[in-house]
Amino acid sequence: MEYNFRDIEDKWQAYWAKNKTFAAKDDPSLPKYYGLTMFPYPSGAGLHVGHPLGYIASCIYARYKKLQGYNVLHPMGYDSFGLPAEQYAIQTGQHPAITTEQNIKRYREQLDKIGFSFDWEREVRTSDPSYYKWTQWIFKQLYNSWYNNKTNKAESIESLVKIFEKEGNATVDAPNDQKDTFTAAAWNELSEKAQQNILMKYRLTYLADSWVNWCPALGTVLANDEIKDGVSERGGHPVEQKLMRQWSMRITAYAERLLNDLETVDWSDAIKEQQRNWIGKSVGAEGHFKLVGGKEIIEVFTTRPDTIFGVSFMVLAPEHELVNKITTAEYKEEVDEYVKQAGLKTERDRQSDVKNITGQFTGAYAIHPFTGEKLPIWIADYVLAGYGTGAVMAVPCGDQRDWDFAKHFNIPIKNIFKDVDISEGAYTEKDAVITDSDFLSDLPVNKAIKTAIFHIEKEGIGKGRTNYRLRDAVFSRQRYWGEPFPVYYKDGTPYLLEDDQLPVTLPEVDKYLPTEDGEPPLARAKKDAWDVEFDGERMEYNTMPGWAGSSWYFLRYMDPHNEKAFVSKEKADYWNQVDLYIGGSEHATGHLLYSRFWTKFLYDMGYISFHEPFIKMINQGMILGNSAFYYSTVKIDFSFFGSGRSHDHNAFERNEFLNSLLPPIFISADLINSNNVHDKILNAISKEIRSFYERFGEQDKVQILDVNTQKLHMDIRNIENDAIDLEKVKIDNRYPEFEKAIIIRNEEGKLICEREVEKMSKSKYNVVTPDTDPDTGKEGLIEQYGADTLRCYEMFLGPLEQAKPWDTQGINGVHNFLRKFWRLFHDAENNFSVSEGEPDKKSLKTLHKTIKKITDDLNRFSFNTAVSNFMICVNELTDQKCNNKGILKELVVLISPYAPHIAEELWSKLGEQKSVTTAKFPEYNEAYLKESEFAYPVSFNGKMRFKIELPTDFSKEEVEKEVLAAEESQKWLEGKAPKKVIVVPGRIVNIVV
RNA sequence: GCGGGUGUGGUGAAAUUGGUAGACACGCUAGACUUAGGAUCUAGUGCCGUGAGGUGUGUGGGUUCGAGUCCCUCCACCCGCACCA
Repeated sequence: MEYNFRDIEDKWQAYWAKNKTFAAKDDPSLPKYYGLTMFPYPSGAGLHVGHPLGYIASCIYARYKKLQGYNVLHPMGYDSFGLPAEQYAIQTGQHPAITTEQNIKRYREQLDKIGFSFDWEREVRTSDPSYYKWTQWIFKQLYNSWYNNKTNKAESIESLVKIFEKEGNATVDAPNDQKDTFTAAAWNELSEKAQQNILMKYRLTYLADSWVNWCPALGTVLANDEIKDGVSERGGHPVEQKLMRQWSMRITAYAERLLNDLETVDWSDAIKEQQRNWIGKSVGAEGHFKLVGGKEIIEVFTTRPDTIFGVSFMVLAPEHELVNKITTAEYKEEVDEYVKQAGLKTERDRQSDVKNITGQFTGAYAIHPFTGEKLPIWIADYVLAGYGTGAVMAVPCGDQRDWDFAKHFNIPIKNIFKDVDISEGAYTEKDAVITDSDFLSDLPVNKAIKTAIFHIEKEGIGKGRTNYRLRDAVFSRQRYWGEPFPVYYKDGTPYLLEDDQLPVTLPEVDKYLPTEDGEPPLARAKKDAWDVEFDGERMEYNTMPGWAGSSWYFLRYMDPHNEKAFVSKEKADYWNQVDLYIGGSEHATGHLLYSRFWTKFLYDMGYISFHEPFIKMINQGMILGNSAFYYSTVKIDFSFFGSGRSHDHNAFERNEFLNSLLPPIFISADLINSNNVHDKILNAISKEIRSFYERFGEQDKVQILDVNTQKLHMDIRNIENDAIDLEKVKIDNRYPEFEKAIIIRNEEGKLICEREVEKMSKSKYNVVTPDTDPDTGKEGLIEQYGADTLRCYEMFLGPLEQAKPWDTQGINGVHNFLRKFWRLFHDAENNFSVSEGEPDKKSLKTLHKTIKKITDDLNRFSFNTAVSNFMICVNELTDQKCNNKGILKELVVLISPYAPHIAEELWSKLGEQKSVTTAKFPEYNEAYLKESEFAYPVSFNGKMRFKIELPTDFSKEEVEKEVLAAEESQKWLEGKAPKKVIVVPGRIVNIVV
């Protein structure tokens, strides 16, 4: 074999490991580059070809930066707490730590085969006690902090206590859940416990009764970002709202900063927009509506205070705390029933039920603060308890939902927009002029909003306010395989463990299931099963959510073995922000928001000196799998007719009987809609039909009316050119039905599958693994083509950010390129052979052109075009029969980030002693790129134009001179003076004649 | 409904500030060699046309000497959010 990638790759991977080639040194004198890819959850399925995509891009860029002289930090680790290992533990009893360890081992083997430049000295695992010690520690810091809106940062809780002691809480401006104000004197008289209860309402992580998303199937609560379309992201189980005592993170305190600082990071618009959406800032006002004949006050939030005179009713969320208090006796029964019904709905029902307008009048009325009008108070589940105040002032003329509601329940609609027709629907544009609205009349909407707020504040009935859709994040999970909280309870009050008691490690339990009383699995651990001493009745039984460990792992890489701190200040200052973060966009509202939040918090507390974790981010597109489906009959509808009988009253029975005789029938996908498929089936089941005749008599003739089929996944490893390999499938024990099945083949005698592009996943049987398949033992791409080919091919597939189906076919082209590259250095007998002397001009031009292109490609993260440009370069050098040592040496360095193994091999053959990673990335020389000067005419739409290739640095005058010279030399131009000459340096010159 | 994105051959895709559209690769066609292989090499390959030529970057329009690229219109697809007041 001329290019023996197997030996080469083994050799150099061993070399890198032995020499710790990619171990980053903390050397502040060097310019740093911190490249990071999102660390994986080590699942049991191992890596498929989609996983390494981002890692390869990250590796290429890290290697490029290293060649440019940067001190590169390119670490890797595992997000190793998580649900699948726990579910596996529940099924098998095997400790999740063992499963996780095994999975990591397999991941590591696979990763190593691809030749990544990861610094494994710095590996972190979120499930490692030496790591989650610091996750627990950060939790403690959050607990011991509050957010001061005046200084706009988090501060220690002691500073809040001091304010309380001196001034009470009236002057404190902080996000909190403390509704009532108190004086300093009142505070000082409170018991320790009462004080703690109040402080809990200010802490950045706090324990509170809150409405949470409860997923009964998973037996745990979930954060909003773990829910998609009203069902759990993992498993797709229904989710309901439940009031539970849970730990939460006060991420809402950071809403404004999380929003504004998006402008300081270089992320894709899509992700930024998703985060903006998620944060969901809306500016408006809150107002208080008094009750008719009651002292209660209904607080509402609106973005349209200008429509205050258009209010014709009020709506409360069914869960609103006032509902019980204000409902009149007359309506009590109906209201209770409505509240009950609303409570029964799952989140999904509620969402899919949007078009159904429901509601219930409470019998109570509110007073309009300006007109004194009586406004009926309704409850309806289109008002959400969790957003704003859980109550709205309904303005049917300006809000479609209010309009629909008013129409449905025959509530009068008042129009306050001048010259606007609202008979068909609400007018939601903000370009109208207000009318019939006292002091707001004749004002345009934007001015009316300001004026309305002014009056609302003046009258003391409310104030301007900003609301966010973002909710505080539930931080506890009723699970085993997660970080234990550093919290214990004494008399039902939570207390924190001391720093020197950390980490609290996960205790052993007999089962990984909840207890009979519905307590989380950790409740199974006896007090002495914990490795900490505590003065209380029990430890916290909840564990932290999956995103706890991943919210700060990028900091730990900087200083992974530090036992004194989560990261030292010096190292955090040096490595600083992640320069390039590569990962999937599915974390847009989860991980990426939480890690920004924690980074800002740690910045506020002075532990790090940057407040955004990731300067630039690229979201690699998903690699999709090409699933295969075969058609299987579910049921065949036969019709029977015999001699002298036109109608058969026993058809149903006969149909059932004949179907019961049939084995599974699989039909080639290309026949499904063909005319003769029924005949083919009849032919194929002649044996069964004979059995049928034995019972019902030969006089019946059988015809097929209809064939009901279903599509089933076929493992793509049993497929060859869209056809199922029947020999293979018969020995595949997952498809036992093929043993006895009737197969309706197409003209070529094949059973063709239908192909469809889907997400690559083990359950869809469409996975392509990069290395040898552990199930079948069949050679993988790396064994067939080598890691370098795989790396180049994954990049060649298309733009990194785009989702693309995997297609193995094209890999040959890339492999050929590497073989051609190899041949540049070797003679026909495969002996290393390069020429010393001066390179010729053409080859120099090819080289420098390529260096320029590749540098540009890398700088704009266009990894796919770079591979193409390598190919062009190697093709050209092959044509030029160039084997000049000087040229090839530069080319080797240039290619090394993409194909590091072959580059190392050639580099050493060229006589270099050290690894190619110590080389300098080549720079191009403009001088070699100078174009020869020539001009030729091109006919074009009746006009003529010159093409003149000129050096790019020519001035306007120089170009004009060249144009004149070219004109001179062109005979065809004789007698025709150019009408107009457009000159662009370095470009084509058009001359219109 | 709101927001974001994408539309270029049979396929993946190039075209960096507007400047010869389809580079590079897959696939396909024909041929060569051959110890018949899913190897290698040569030629061809946007579409229509034997040809000269015409035509062509989702649709329609505009700006320009010149538009895949800039502006407007519409269409299609993908992604995210969604009773958020």
